Amino acid sequence: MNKRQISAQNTKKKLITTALKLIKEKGFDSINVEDITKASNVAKGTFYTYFKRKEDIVLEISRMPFNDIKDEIALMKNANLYKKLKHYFHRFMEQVEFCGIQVCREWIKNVIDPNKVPENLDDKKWFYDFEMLKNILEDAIKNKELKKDTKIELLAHIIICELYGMMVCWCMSDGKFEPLDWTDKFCEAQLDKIFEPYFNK
Amino acid sequence: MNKRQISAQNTKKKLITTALKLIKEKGFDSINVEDITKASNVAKGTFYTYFKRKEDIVLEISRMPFNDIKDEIALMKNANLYKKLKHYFHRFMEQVEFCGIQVCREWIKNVIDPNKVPENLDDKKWFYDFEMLKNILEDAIKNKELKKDTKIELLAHIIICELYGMMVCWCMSDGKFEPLDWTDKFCEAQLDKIFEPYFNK
DNA sequence: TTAGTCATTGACTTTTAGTCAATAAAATGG
DNA sequence: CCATTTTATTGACTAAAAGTCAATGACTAA
Repeated sequence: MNKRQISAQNTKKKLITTALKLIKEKGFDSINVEDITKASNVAKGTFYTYFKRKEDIVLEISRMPFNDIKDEIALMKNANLYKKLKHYFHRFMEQVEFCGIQVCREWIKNVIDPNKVPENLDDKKWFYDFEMLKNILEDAIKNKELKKDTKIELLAHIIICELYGMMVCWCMSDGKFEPLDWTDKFCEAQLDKIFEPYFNK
Repeated sequence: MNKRQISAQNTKKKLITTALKLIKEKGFDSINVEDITKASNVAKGTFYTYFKRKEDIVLEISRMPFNDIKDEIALMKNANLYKKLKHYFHRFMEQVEFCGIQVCREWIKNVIDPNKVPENLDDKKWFYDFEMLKNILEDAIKNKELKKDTKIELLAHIIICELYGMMVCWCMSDGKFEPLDWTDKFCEAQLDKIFEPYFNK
């Protein structure tokens, strides 16, 4: 990377971290693009070099902390399905907490409409990673934890559905419960029931 | 009701039905307030006699078809929990279909933020009716279908959570599956598992 | 050295949500 | 039946901010 590319990368990073801070403080609707650019010491136009719409920056924020989960799950190769999923859920909710309720709200508002997801971000690497979830389930079939004929796609969708439901409820409650407690208590209990018909024995 | 009140009620109704039609056709963001008022043969200002914000009309649309469910469930007094809930779920999804994906999207965008729900609409009578759901569960305890110590509030929340998850997934998929099929197949299967620990025997 | 690239700028355009003083029609009360 | 008040309606107007774009100049590459 040359000077220019590094500087451009830094500008984008600055915009993203500044936006996260401001949105957490005041909410997405209460700040405008100039608030973000001024606080980042760049001009308004610069914002639109990196993001097509004001909302697009939220989608990038939600991807920020996603780097390490894949490696973590890979390291758990010998753990059983339950432990892997627990980890996956836990990390999902950690990211939800990291982003905060205001970012989560704006994120939901955008992902419920496929037209509002820019193509370069359409790899399903959000709070969750759909492919990774399917890999976890495939491993469980290989290890004979789950029956051979388990429909992975369906099961993965059910889980994602649960996670979204939780997120929406969390936003509606205005953050009245702790996301991490919620996963550990409520969602773990649900997991048993969801998987029960698919377990071997 | 006098002449004036009747005329006012008609104006409001006209705005709501016109908005539903236009939003279904073009999406909420693609129409402006004047599109709605022109198609309703009233002036722009009239809109704001009935709705504080452009978005508020969506919240009222989502309440339109809600009249009869309470009566229907009351008539099912002798049916078991399962049948009542099935009916409740089915009606939920009927309303989702009636409103269409564009209205649902805009509805989600608003209810995830309590500050955006006008006080006069804050009685939880949306697609679902939280109090009605709790009543169904209470009846099941009285009939000894569910254990005495069942935590109704928690169970009701779990169910609402499922319904929201489904709605969000439906919006994300851009309507690729039929909501009614979805409830009947997927959600019914889930019900068993959710309730399993609470059933007597 | 120089031609070309591209990140950056900020004034400008455009769009539209929401306001409000004026109007007219209906209700109220004597 | 008339005078007064109330309120639904109007549409021109304001305010706010999202998004555009031609100009700039620092950096790259040959």
